[in-house]
Amino acid sequence: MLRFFNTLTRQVETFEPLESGKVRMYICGPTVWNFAHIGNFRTFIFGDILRRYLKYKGYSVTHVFNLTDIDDRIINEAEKKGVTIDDFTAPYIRYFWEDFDALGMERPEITPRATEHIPEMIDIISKLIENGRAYESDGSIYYRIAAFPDYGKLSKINFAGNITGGSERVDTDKYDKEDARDFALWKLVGEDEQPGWDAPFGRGRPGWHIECSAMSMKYLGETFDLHAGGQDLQFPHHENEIAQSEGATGKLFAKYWIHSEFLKIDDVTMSKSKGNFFTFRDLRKQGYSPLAIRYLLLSVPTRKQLNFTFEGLQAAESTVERLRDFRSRVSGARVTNDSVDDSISNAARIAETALVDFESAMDDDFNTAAALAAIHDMVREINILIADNKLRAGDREAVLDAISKFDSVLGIFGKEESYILDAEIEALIEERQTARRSRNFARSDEIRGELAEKGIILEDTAQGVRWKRR
RNA sequence: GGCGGCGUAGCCAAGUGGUAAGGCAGAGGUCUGCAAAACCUUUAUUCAUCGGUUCGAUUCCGAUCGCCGCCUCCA
Repeated sequence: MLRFFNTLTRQVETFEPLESGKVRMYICGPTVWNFAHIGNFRTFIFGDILRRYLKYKGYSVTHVFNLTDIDDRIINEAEKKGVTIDDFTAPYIRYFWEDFDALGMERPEITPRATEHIPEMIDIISKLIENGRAYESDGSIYYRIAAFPDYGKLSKINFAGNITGGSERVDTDKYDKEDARDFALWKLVGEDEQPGWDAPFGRGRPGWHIECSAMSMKYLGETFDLHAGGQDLQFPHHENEIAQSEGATGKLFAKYWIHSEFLKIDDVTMSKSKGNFFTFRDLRKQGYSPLAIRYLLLSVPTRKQLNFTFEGLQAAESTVERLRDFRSRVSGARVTNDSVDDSISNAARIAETALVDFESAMDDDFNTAAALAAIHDMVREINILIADNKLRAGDREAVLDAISKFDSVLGIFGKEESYILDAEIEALIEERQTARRSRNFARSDEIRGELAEKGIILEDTAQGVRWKRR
C-alpha cells in the first residue's frame, strides 16, 4: 500500500488514484534558458522514480512533463543574442534531453512546450475574465486573488492583510494591480514586439504560471491525480496554478502534491553567486559517471535536503560499481546441483526478502535510502553464498529477477553487460591462461594490461578467470 | 518580521518510546604468482546542548545554539 506525504493536506496519505489502475501526473519541467544543474535533476530524477514505481505497482501512468520555452529570462537572452526565442531555446532543449537520457530517465509520455499551447492558455484566461477572477489593467490581465478564497491552501501562507509578508520587497506602486498579491496572466505586448500572440483581450504573451494550468489540464483533464515539482515552486507557482485552474473550472485541480527539497553543496545552498553551481555536464567533465550522479541524487528521500559533496559522489561511484559487479558476478556464477532438502533455496529466500523490504521502503513515502539498504543487504548475503559456492540451480535467475525489479524503479545497476566477446579477446584470455599455467607471469600480465587498455578487466577467482568491462 | 525544515560516526545518511539500518572511506585478516574483486573482523555506551514527561527518549514536550528554505525569478 503506497503512502506518501501530500503537501496539500500536510499529511501522509494512502495513495488512491481517481481512476482505478491509472495515474495521471504532472511535473513541472525546466526552463530551457541554460544548462540544467544537478539540483534541477534531483527533482526530475525523483519524478522518474515516482513514475517507475507507480508502474512497478501496476498502474498505467500518463506523465506530463513540460518545457518552459518562454519567460523573461529567455526573452532577454534571446534579445541579447539577436535571435528568436525558438532559435535561442533549441540548443538548450537538445542539451536538456541529452542530459535527461544520460541520467537514465524514462521519457515521459507527453512533453509539451509552452509556446505550443498559447490557445489553451488564452482559453483559461478568457474563462477567468468571464467569471470575474481576472481583470484587465493597462492592457495586461491579472488574476484577482481576492475572488478566490482558497488562495493559499497549498502553501499555507497566511495572507492576513493584503500584502505578502516581505512587504518591503513588493513595490505596489510599480504595478497597476488591485492587490499586490495579484499576478499576471497575460502581459501586454506592443504590435511589433516579439514574441507576442493575439488574443481576444489583446496582443501579449503569457505570464509564467498559466502554462502549467493549460498543459496539465489539456492532457490530463481538469482534475488529475498527482502534481510534483521542486519545493521552491510551491509558492507562488503551484499556488497560482491551483488558483487559475480551480478558478476556471470550479473543480479540484490535483489530488496529491509532492515537493522535492533542495540540494545543498557542502552545506551551503547552491547558487551561482557562491560559485558552487554544478551542471550535469560539469560533473561529467570531471569524470564522474551518470550512474553515480543518479545514484547520489536519488539516495536521499526527496523530501529531505540533500547535501552534495564530492566525497559523497566518489562514494556513489564506488557503490554503483559494486552493484554492477554484483550483477555480472551473479550472471557468471556457477551453480551447484547438489540435492537440497528444502524446497526453496537460501538465495531465493534472500532475494524475496529483499524485494519485500524494498517495496515496503518505497511504499513508505518513497524512502529510497531504506530501499537501497534492502538491496545492499541482499548483495552482501548473496556474495557470501557465491564465495562459498552455494548458489543452486534456479538461484541465479531468482537473484537476477530481483535485480531487474529493483532496477526497473531505480535504474542504478547500469546496462547489462554483453557476454559476447570478440574472438580476438577470447583468444588473448585463453593465451593468458596458458601462460599462467606455465607460470609465465610476464606474458600473463602483459595480456592483462593489453586487455585493460581495451576496457576489459580480468579477475582471477577460485572459479576461474572472470572479466568485466570498465 | 511571518511560516516551515534540519542538526545521528571521517563523509553521505535510515530509523524507532525500550536501548543505533545501509553505503563510502579507514584499520587488521582470508584468498591470490601479483593484482582485482569478494568475504571476515573492526570503526557512535551514543543520536547539537540543557531541562522536562516516562519504568525507560536519539525518538514526545520546552528552551538554547547552529544550519537551510519559503514569503521575490528559481527544481
